[in-house]
Amino acid sequence: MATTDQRVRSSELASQLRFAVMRLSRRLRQHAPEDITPSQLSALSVIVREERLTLSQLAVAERVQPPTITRVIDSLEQKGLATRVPSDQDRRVAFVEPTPAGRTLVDTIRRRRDAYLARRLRTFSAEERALLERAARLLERLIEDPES
Amino acid sequence: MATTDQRVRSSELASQLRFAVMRLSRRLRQHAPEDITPSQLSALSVIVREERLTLSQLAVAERVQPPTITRVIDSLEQKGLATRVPSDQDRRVAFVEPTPAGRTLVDTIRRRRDAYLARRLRTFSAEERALLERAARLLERLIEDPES
DNA sequence: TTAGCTAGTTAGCTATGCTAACTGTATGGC
DNA sequence: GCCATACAGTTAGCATAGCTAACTAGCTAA
Repeated sequence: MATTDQRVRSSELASQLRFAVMRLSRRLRQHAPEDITPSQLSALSVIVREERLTLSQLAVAERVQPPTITRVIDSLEQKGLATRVPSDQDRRVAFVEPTPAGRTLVDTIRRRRDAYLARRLRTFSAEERALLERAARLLERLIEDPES
Repeated sequence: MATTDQRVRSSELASQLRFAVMRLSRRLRQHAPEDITPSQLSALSVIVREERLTLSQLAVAERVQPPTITRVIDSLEQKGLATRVPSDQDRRVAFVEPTPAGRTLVDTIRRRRDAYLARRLRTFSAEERALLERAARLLERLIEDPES
């Protein structure tokens, strides 16, 4: 019955967590400037983090088909946020790299979202923040799941 | 300096939380069936929760312009998940209501996402789950923010 | 009764996702 | 060395979702 109790509590907790996490992420998404779309930002963030990767690798990372990446990179290039760099090892391959403007933009948006969250968090007590800090580490462990 | 320390910790915590929450919500979004799109599901969830609301109210709730709602409801109607109900008070107004199939679908997807999360959560200790439970309540308080 | 507001729709644009089909490049078997 | 095959990326064409502008129909108040 320890098992039963565990399962019940896991599924109630799952429901609460799902609700809170989905809502909060929605709220955070609203704190992006208007001149970049969500999918462009998502791709650009990966490019900035990885510093240099091929279009195929990016497509896999974004869980998207190659034609979709082609067009997202087209718009990022037009906006001066990333550049294609042809490989000299294999002339079929193109790398993508962030431009300084691209790096700056990702950083700006992160700061803005962090600022929103931090502002809200300042209304919490030190104990509550400490609890959330431990929870954040647990959530990261929860995400580490390899697929499924 | 208590204030300074507080701010530093808030902004570090904000960063950790932002990362974990954005990633987890992405993971959860993947646990929807293929025959409904994210924006359709989002609208349908509101309709099921509210049970009956006007198109305008739904547009406000989804933070979207009226023409967008018109088309989302068109597709939900085509799929038999919701129905327009004209108001007899004011013949300009149309309500939306969920069909039984719509209610069932929302429930199924919730269960699926909860099941994924619950499965992951079962690998955590009872203490860790207790901590996450308290964190979930804190996150809900964090969301309660009226705008901004 | 008419002027103006309001609810929702239609039209037409951009962006993002897809599959199918194409181009150009690399590679392995013979 | 040559050719079949595989692979990286692009192009073309479709559906959905967001937007603004413009329209229709119905309500309301002077």
